[in-house]
Amino acid sequence: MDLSAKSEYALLALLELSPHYASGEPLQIRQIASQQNIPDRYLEQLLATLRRAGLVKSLRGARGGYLLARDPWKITLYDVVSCIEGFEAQTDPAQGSATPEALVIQEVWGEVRQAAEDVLQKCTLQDLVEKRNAQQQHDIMYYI
Amino acid sequence: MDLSAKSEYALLALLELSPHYASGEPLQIRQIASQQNIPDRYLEQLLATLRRAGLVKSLRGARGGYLLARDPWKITLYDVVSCIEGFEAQTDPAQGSATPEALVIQEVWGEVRQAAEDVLQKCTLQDLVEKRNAQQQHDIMYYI
DNA sequence: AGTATACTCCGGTTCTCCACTGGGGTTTGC
DNA sequence: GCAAACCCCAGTGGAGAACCGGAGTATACT
Repeated sequence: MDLSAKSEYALLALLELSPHYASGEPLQIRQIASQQNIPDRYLEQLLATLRRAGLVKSLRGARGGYLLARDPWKITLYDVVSCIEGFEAQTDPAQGSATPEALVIQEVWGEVRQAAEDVLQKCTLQDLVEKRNAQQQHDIMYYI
Repeated sequence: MDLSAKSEYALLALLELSPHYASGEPLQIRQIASQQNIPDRYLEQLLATLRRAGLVKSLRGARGGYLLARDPWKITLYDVVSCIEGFEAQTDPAQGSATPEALVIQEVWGEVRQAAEDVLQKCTLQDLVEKRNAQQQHDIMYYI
């Protein structure tokens, strides 16, 4: 019922990378981690997962780092969360021994999951970036 | 992102109690547990929680047991899950040190949570009971 | 009254997973 | 060649889920 810190870290990292997609300049783990207060050795693992999922690319060696594999508006939050959280392949095994009540509950569980996925599916990285910009614009308005 | 076995157990127990609401006859923990393959000592704790939340009533002593506190169509799945899962009072403390990106993500997290709660809110115990009956009816149709 | 049957309360135990850390590597730019 | 980066894999600590046990208490039935 709760999205883990893992997914939040991954999203934060991708949000950091989003503005740099156009320039093609990579960002290093250390920079992202210090910017968003994420333990860097942990973020490293998450970025590795994102790379294997094809969401980011990495450049090795000195002056290396990470960059988005495709446009920020072509990556949905569902893409990120699903590959980090590692769901799908949720074939619950006890299908045979389940009572009819348990089956009905499983259906509702699926509906809940689907509702959550729909929200994530409809939101892209670019949406979040613009939302953040709007927030800050709002703050400035009130600051003046 | 996933509903725990805890919530499923609680729901199963309440589904067992639902048909007996009209008669006012209590069901014992053992009966419910064996019917739904739930460890009985564990179910005991869950029913205690449900009782404190005002969803079930208990009768102590011989011939005692549990019964629903109100009509099955006046209890939503949200009522059950929220009191079992123990959410609400989710005041995340790190509001001050959060980056603007983290704030935007928190908003989306809230939307996801809300979408899930809406599904649970719109579904009552009675809905599930009827859904189960419909399922079995369906099976019989094909059996004949 | 006595006993069996239930719930009630409180504590402990085991197990899994998340978040995080560490120690090696390998690749690349200068 | 050396430092800066990524890469891989193997842990550790704590929290919570799932579960078990025992002593206590209320009630029905005889």
